[in-house]
Amino acid sequence: MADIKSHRPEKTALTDLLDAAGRAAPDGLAEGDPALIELMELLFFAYRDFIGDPDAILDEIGYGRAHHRVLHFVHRHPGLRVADLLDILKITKQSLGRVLKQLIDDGYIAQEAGRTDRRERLLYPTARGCALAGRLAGPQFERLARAIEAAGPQGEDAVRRFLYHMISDLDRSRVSELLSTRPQGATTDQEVP
Amino acid sequence: MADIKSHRPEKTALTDLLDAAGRAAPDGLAEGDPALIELMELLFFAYRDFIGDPDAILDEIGYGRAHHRVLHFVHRHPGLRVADLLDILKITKQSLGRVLKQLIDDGYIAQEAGRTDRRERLLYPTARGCALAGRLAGPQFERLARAIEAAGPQGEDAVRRFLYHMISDLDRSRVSELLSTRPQGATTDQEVP
DNA sequence: CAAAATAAGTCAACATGACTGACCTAAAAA
DNA sequence: TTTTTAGGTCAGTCATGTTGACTTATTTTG
Repeated sequence: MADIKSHRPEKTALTDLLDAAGRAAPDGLAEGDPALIELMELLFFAYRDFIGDPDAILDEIGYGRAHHRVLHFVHRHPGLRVADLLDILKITKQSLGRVLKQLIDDGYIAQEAGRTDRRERLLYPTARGCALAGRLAGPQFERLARAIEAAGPQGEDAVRRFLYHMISDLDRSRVSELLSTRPQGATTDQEVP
Repeated sequence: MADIKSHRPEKTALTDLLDAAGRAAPDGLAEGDPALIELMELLFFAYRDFIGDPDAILDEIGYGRAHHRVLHFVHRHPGLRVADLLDILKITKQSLGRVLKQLIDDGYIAQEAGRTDRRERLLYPTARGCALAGRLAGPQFERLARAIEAAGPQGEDAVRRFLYHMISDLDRSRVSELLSTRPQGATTDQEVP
């Protein structure tokens, strides 16, 4: 990544340039609080780098981010139904189907029919799936831990509240429910063909 | 979105199910701090909904998120070079080229040669580009403002520090530089063919 | 000044992961 | 028994990312 600032005209030169080109102040439209703009961009960069962490590992096995997302949620919430996953990821059945099929065929995820409703396919990570999920999550945990430390003592709660309220009203309560359903240390031993 | 919890077996039933299927505790691999797992998932949901806001508007004009990202950074940092944009977005010249060309052809972004280095193409939003960027950012600002309010009084600083330290070490200082280069109210009046 | 490096743009070919719409089976609910 | 639901699948499309090679204009360097 090249140094951004040093390769651009100086601030004064830039201002001159703008004036010379006859640009108008765009105050006509909502310009937004500078503090919020900053948060907006920080969120972009934070998320960009956060999801960039596991990419190298995924590349090794020919998987993409879609596989990661599916494996993550199955790992952290074993027994998830396919419909739950569609809801969480907000993608279509066909999109999910492709990556889920691969994960099942490759032995990272196993499914079994629901007890009370045998139409349901409950998803569980295999031991192999847990291993991969753990590898992928490692660098992300480190990054999160460092960032939370930097946020300060009361920071963790503030960050949690912030992120929680960034979630759309309609989904917020369901995310709470999902988060409260913590993994119980579940893998499956049943091997896949 | 269907209700997740009520459509699943009860917690006790689920635990029974796991036991019955002979699953092993997967303590072998890094399971991670539950608080960090929660943050991880909150970040996922927060970002998912945050970027979902402008989608409806983008759909109207046949644009995607890539167009939004480009327009946003040009709007907030007028005079950005193409190379800067590649750096920020971490995509290739070809990927950027496609959407940037559309934005220029459609009159949302204008370019002009750099003063000191005439190989550079400095990018500026047109009045039209500012208008669109403003429309797209509106719902996102509202969401951010609500979330920051929920984070509490000292929350904003904590969130900022958190997000800042989520950025990779190598990029962090350059992001600072970028953020300090705030827009000077710049559009361009030169009309595009 | 001539040669090398740089900024940007372009072509072709391709991969991933989204989408829609239609249709099927098995099982549960009405 | 009929209808609804959960899930799976086929076929086709689109948006957005990738590599690699190449061109042009301009600046920097030897």
